Amino acid sequence: MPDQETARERVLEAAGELFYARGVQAVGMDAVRGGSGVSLKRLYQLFPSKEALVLAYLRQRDARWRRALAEHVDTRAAPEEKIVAVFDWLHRWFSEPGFRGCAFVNSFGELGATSAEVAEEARHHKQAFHDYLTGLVTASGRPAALADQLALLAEGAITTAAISGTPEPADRARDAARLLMDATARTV
Amino acid sequence: MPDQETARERVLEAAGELFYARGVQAVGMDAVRGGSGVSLKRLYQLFPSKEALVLAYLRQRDARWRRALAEHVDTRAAPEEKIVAVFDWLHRWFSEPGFRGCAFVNSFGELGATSAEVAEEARHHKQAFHDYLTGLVTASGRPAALADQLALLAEGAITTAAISGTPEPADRARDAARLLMDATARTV
DNA sequence: GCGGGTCGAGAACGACCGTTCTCGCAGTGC
DNA sequence: GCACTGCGAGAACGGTCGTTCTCGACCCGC
Repeated sequence: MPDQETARERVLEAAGELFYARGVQAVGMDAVRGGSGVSLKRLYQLFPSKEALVLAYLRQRDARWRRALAEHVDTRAAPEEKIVAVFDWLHRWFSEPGFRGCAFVNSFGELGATSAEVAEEARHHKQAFHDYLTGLVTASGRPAALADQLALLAEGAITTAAISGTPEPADRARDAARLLMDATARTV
Repeated sequence: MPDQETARERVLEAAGELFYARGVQAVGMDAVRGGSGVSLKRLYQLFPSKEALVLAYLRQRDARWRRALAEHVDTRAAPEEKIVAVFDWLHRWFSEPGFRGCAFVNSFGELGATSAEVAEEARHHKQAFHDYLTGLVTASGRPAALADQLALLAEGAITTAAISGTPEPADRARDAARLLMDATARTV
């Protein structure tokens, strides 16, 4: 508790788990206090409002999510394998206990209409993922338009896995991705 | 107001617009009263709780959404054209003012963790859409596995259009769907 | 040992929400 | 005319939430 930085980390850790598991509005600041062990007073010194905490939560989640994805993709060397690895990583993510879809999609649905900043954070996260895919696609010598299609497959897999409760959509998306890669390779 | 049935319709109409536009938790029963012109007392006679109203809202939206989609698809005769028409209809939907993504995905993100019935309603809606696509795909003489892939494209397009604020994802999904249809036609 | 500052625990505050209750009014059968 | 029933408007109730305040304990330099 004494260290300012570890208190901040504990708060973000607890808030991240609670917000993701139950939804932002269903989690009160008291629950964050209980989960982090950081008093309300310190909590409001670290984050001036719940909205600020929510934005910090989203930014942390964006950074972690993209880093985890990139680390897994980097275990493959060939450009085509890197693309396929994206969908393998999705499968692993979907299989994690407590998986409940994309935190940004959930937050957007919950708060996007009332908080322009939350909506902007969701846009930023999705744009970053799209840009990342574009890099992989162009590295494989294919046109960037393929990245649009792969992004839609990944996005659809995330939502479908969340609602259906199974990781299988990642496999179906990977099948479709392979077909699209083959089709695009031929047409170039 | 005198007729019980029209009061119910007004409530569902107002609740539908408010819940979809702002999210369920952001809309109080007072706002539904104001939007519908139906008194709080009658409102609670028609729906015993807010949760019941939310479920009725989702069920109405599911029926309307699927009917509107089927009506548009039925304007085409050829099986392949029907499949493509799904994505054209998505484009029209995304272009509507106030479009804010899939009501079921939004509600699932908001309430799915706390309300098993809301989660079930979302599953049912997505399953019905998937079954509908499977019917179109098999009618075109293609394997049902193609429907899985098309469903992911559509799902991804809905979410991406909502967050990005443009209807273009429908076009990209349609491009990918055409490629997958061609690829699948060849492999069968 | 002691004043000053810092902190945590929890009360307090104001707002809002879902739900129920009160009350006055209007219409109906007789 | 009159008791009765049903209705709408809005107050009321109990609970929760975000945020701030109080208060007592602890820790530091001196």
